[in-house]
Amino acid sequence: MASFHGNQTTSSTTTLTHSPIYHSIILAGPRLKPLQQIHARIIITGLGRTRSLITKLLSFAYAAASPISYTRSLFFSIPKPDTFLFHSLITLTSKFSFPQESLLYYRRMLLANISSSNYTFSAVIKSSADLMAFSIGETIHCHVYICGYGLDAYVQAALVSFYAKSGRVMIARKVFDKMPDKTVVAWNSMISGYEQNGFGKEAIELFYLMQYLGVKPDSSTFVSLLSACAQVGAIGLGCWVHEYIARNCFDLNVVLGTALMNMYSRCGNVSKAREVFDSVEEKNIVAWTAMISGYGMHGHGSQAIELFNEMSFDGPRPNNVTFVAILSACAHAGLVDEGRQIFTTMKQEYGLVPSVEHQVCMVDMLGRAGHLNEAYQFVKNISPKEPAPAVWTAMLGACKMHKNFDLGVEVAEHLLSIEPENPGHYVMLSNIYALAGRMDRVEKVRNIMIRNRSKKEVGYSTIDVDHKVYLFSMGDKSHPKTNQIYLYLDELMSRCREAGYIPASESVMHEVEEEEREYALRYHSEKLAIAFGLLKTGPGVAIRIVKNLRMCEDCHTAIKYISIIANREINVRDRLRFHHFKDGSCSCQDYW
DNA sequence: CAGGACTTAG
Repeated sequence: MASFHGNQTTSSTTTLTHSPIYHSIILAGPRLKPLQQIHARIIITGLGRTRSLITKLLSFAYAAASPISYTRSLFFSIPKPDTFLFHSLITLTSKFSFPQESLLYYRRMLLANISSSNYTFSAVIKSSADLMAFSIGETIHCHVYICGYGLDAYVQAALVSFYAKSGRVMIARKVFDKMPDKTVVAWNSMISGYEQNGFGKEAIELFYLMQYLGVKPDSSTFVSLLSACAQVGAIGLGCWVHEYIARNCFDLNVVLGTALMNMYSRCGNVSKAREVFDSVEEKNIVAWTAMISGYGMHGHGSQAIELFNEMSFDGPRPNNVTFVAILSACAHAGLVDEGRQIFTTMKQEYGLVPSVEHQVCMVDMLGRAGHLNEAYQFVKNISPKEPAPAVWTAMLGACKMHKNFDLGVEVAEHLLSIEPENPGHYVMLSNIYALAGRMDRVEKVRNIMIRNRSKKEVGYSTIDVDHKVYLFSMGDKSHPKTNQIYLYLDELMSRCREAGYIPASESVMHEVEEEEREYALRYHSEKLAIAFGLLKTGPGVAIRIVKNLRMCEDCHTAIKYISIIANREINVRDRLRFHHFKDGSCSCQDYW
């Protein structure tokens, strides 16, 4: 056997690649059943331990997404796995998303004293990223150095993407900067790395750098770039991308099309999103879901339902994400009966098990519409597991909205007992106490928060003016025109007050920190961005703002007044949906 | 013997 090892691959392929059995494997392709039948034949004919045949069989088995138990047994039936086998298994498993298998083979390969190549390294780095096995990835990064592949373009691009996926964008950028030859893929990895970590602005800036250096973008670049545009509301650049891909005859495939649709919906133009949707040839479930969610975001519940029905009729099968989208569309449009119906359909006709997200949608939908008892009943009926904190949070939101303080306090206290480390719950509890007039308790909760140094997520708003994105956070003074902006905002707000706007009282503010309270009222990031936008654009130009958190009541009211005072259309996208302000009212009809 | 980056919800 030992003498067989080594040269055997070449000698056997010459004979076996022409053998009928090898041919039948090729014919079977990536289909599990036929492959298993051939496997049986191989065993019967006594070739069951022939490496080349089993290797080919295994590669198709992975492409066919076969059960791990089967592929493992195939692997273990091979007496002396060689370099070729390991390399193909590692690249295949990583490509077909069996990351744990990929790492397992890597380990066995190391144990067998077989060295890695740039092919295997880039594959196992991707697998570590997919598995979120961050320390393993770092270890492999060390192996890469030791084995001298530190400058391989494929390996480096994989590392960029690995560090980005593990949330360490700075390190990703460091690896990227060190690359001597930056391939398009490397640029794409870095751009998408920024985008996926919420750094849309940086993603866009990197794209501009890429343009400046004359690197030709491809369809992947645009997919990530469009996501970044969607994130920060950069409609100017988004439209430019659309024109660019049309002018350069890019194939509008589903992925690019969906990214484009998503950009348009999230930048405020649903009808344009629909145009793109209609022009995409092979729509998959992701494209349909994106369109449904686009309608939902804009409060167009009935259009969302219409599209959903159309899809059930002759479209792909809806998945969990689709149901989150459609249920949340119902919630934001107040379509309670339809939502209940769809929830039932989801379980009965599609056999899907509602997840936490769906439960949140239902509680939110019932709660918003004022069916507090039904919502509470729904929460209590959740079994077999205890309802998730997110579900209770939705319930709490409903209590607050409909001013049911007794239930609200009960829910908030329960929430704190199951998730004491979440600062958001303290803020909610403190707000509920404040609304109920229990100022003694408000102070108590705030003190706990200050003691714990709890900080909630920092809010910011972005605005796109002349193809450039500006970012504002609360009380922000980093902008060169700061004084002018603040002065203008103050003037604007006093004119709003003259027109009847009453600022929310301090006790209902979401902020807890002392220094934040001072700025809280007037200088929420969306107000700053709007003031900036009004200053920078001419009359009649609509203002588009994107906010990372949900809008507060006070801003919502204030912006309605601003739309009258400044005589402008103002569109604000908050974390969940759009608000189109015009002539003193909002498209959400105060239902959000 | 062979490869990567990318779209939907909250």
